[in-house]
Amino acid sequence: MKPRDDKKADDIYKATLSLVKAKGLAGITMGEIAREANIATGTLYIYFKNKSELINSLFTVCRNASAAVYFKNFETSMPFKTGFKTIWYNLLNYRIKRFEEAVFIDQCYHSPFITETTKEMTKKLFMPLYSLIDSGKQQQLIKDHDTIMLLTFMAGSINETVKHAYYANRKITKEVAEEMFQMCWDGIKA
Amino acid sequence: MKPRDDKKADDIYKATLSLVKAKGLAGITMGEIAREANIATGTLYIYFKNKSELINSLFTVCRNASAAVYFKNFETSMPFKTGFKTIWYNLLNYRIKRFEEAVFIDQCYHSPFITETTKEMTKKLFMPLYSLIDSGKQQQLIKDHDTIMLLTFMAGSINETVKHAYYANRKITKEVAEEMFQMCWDGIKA
Amino acid sequence: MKPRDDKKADDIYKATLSLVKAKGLAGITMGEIAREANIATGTLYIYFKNKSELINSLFTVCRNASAAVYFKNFETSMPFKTGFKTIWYNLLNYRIKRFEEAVFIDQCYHSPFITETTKEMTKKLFMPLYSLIDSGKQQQLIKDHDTIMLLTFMAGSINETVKHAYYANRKITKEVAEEMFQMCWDGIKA
Amino acid sequence: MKPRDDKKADDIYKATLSLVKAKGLAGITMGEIAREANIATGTLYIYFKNKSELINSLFTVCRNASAAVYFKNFETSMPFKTGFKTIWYNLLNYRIKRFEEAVFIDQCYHSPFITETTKEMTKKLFMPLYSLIDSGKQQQLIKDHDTIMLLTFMAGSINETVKHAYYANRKITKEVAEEMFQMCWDGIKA
DNA sequence: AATGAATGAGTGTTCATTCAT
DNA sequence: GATGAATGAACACTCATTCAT
Repeated sequence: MKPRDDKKADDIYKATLSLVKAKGLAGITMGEIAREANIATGTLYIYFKNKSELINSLFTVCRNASAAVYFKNFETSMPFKTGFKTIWYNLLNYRIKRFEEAVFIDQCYHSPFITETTKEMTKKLFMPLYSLIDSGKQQQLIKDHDTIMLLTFMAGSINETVKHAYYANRKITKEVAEEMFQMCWDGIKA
Repeated sequence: MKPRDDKKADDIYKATLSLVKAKGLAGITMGEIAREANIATGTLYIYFKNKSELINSLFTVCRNASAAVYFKNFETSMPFKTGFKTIWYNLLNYRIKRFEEAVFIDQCYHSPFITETTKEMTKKLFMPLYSLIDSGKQQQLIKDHDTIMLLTFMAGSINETVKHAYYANRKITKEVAEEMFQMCWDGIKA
Repeated sequence: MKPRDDKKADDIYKATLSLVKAKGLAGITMGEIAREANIATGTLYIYFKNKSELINSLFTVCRNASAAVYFKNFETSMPFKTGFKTIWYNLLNYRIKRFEEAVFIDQCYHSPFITETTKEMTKKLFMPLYSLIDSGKQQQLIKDHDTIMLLTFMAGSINETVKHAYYANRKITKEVAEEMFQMCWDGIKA
Repeated sequence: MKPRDDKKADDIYKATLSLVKAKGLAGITMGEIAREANIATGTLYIYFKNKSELINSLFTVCRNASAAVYFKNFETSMPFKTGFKTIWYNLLNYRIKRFEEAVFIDQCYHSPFITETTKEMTKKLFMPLYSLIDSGKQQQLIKDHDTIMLLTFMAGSINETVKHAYYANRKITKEVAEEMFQMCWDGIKA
């Protein structure tokens, strides 16, 4: 069951993401995924034990990938605002560039496929963000609210804006991004 | 003659929302909906031509209901901040109290069930919000950014926070809500 | 269960015949029959215990009606050829004027609805025809073949010709009918 | 790789014919066909897109097969009566030996399955018969009636006789067949 | 490993029949 | 009696999964 051909597993992932974006988790079949990935249905089952495992596996991959992106160029030694801005922009860019993955992850949360353990395991990846926010609070640079609340405030506005931009077929320019960041910062700053 | 029972359509809606929250759009069957609504499978098809129409219909109902809630107690004559706060709280409360509907609407956007026309028709309902934001900009009370961006900033943070609170099994207290509003207001105010 | 309103039972029969002609026995539902007859589905079951009984009942009615028509103006005292021709024309006219019934009867023979007893019961109705043919043979006016064979020869050509005419949307004129009769007569005459 | 099995499509056809003879088009289900053909229900749908296509396809196959049989041993160079008799006997034998197919074709004409185009396409197959009859008329060997009328006269008596023989469980002997042919010939000869 | 035909449980939907009004 | 909403078994069809090649 361990995939020989890594490229093929990747093709399957890509096919799945593309179909989920187009039709939602509710609408995809193993047959369609196979066709989209240019392989036979049976081949899917060489790489993934079943549909649930394919979805869970892709979910994990996406979560890990996103975590990796989030902390690109980020150093714990940075001044708080620099670090925060770095991550904020990473988050925005991830959502824009890998929109499909973001949609997929969103859809997964309310699906019968994703197991609780899979959800748990992916939480830990974002610990560094928690620490950053905590340090910001200690330095009294940002409001002394619940950390998770501050984070969801930050993430929520990004997610929603990117979604809107995507469906309205509108680009998020450098200037718009800067405006968005300013709003977010004004919202959380002390 | 047994007249068609309006309550029954409502039961079907409720059953659907409950199941979608529990298992996602991907996981529900007409049989389950019927069982949850305490009716026979065939009866579903008296009230809705097919699954797609049931989902679309429920989508429209939810959208209309949410729009109605959003503008409760809101008067165009109110001072801007009062009006904005009124709607902000309406939005928050809607998301909290009718979490199922919110989840359902989110799931629908990437589903094969919702037709484009259904999506279009529901957009218009939120026009008053646009006007409010515009007037806020004219009075120079809030930042002069794109209206939609300001709105998604507002909505995004609410949505994400409520989602998080729900899944973490945490209540949003009066104090937390007020903190959330403050962050939102600080973010958009001029 | 004994129908109060004879007209209504007749409406049901007519609706059934019309639908069978249009879509075949395979394609009709009790709901459609009711709609075509302008009554409610439930009402069907006041007049007929179930679908099978409706079909069987209609089958019997048609058979009896056709038998009645076949022997119109026929007298056993007639010279053989006159009698034969009378019946031959009755048969032809029946098939033309009540094409729907003929189609229905044909379809019934290979359907799961008609019971064997129903088939048996309708056979007896055509005894007078057998006698006529027998007498023709005795008078050495027609070939001394098996009676049933002579009869099916006669009936078969009529049935097929009417069917063809109907589907080709062509009328059977007086002249054509006479030609047809001549062929039949030449075929069986001694 | 397991290649698609041509024999299987044939098994499906045979199962369908057998069931149609036994219960009529009205009474057969895809599940029964599958069981009769010793395959799984899903397998049916590999070979035929849906029930309608299965029926249409079988209809076409039967029609083509029958056309092929009709003209066996027939040569346009034959004297008219020899040619006519050859085809007449082919027709008779086809109806006897492949009674199931004949029943099926008859049932199809009034079914919701057979499309108009399918009906059209099969008409052309019988052109050679038309030519034969026309030549017979030119040689003044047979009556100068409408060609189609002559043909339906011929076909009708055969069809009906075979049907009757089948249901009466009676064999059509060589002698009976010859008698039948004689009647037909006497009927059409000039 | 790769294929896609084969499987059959499961899904959406229909429809004969019943039942409350 | 008449109605048509309600029922649920049965149907056409799908699709995750297996298997022969």
